[in-house]
Amino acid sequence: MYERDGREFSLSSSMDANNSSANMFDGSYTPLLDSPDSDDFSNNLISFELSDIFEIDNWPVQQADPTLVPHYSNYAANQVVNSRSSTTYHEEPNNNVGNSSERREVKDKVAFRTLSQIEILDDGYKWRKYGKKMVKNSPNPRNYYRCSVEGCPVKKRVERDKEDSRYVITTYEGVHNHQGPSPF
DNA sequence: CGACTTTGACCGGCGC
DNA sequence: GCGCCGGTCAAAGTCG
Repeated sequence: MYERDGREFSLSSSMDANNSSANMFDGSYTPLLDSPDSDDFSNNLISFELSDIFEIDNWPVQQADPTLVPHYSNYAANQVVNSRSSTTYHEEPNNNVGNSSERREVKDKVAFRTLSQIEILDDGYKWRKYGKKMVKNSPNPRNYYRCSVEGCPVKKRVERDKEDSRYVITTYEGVHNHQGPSPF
């Protein structure tokens, strides 16, 4: 669903096959997010939502970026109602090794909300859970996942919407440094 | 037996 | 400086 530097996030329709009413993802979709110079894009946190309007507290809202919406809306079975570009996310080059030039100092971060009964949406990558936390002001725990591929820096955070637990909020962080396993 | 999950401990950033 | 909070670690448990 999200491609950069030749790598892509993709989402598939592996929701509960026996419960078609829960199936948001009507087929797989791997769009080209074709932004020739994608720097301003990559430096942004992009959050968007599926199937309903919602507000994320503490996420500064700028103008929706209309150039992004079509890409996501192609993927979503329901329409994308809103799209936002938001704060730049910087990562400290926090390893002591002087050779930090290989590390990205700015991470790509993409968050979206889906109406889903299940929390583990199969996006084609293998994830290993490494943490779970209760977060303040939410009755729902937040789950932390890392890409299982060795050396891949991508992380993912999954939690249910505090206000409407029918929704799952998924946040991806980073860019896969490998070709994703094709789930199809 | 290896890969993964669970879960409490630990750590660092931040506000007071 | 201290305590809160979000994020990560890692040992133990579970599963295939």
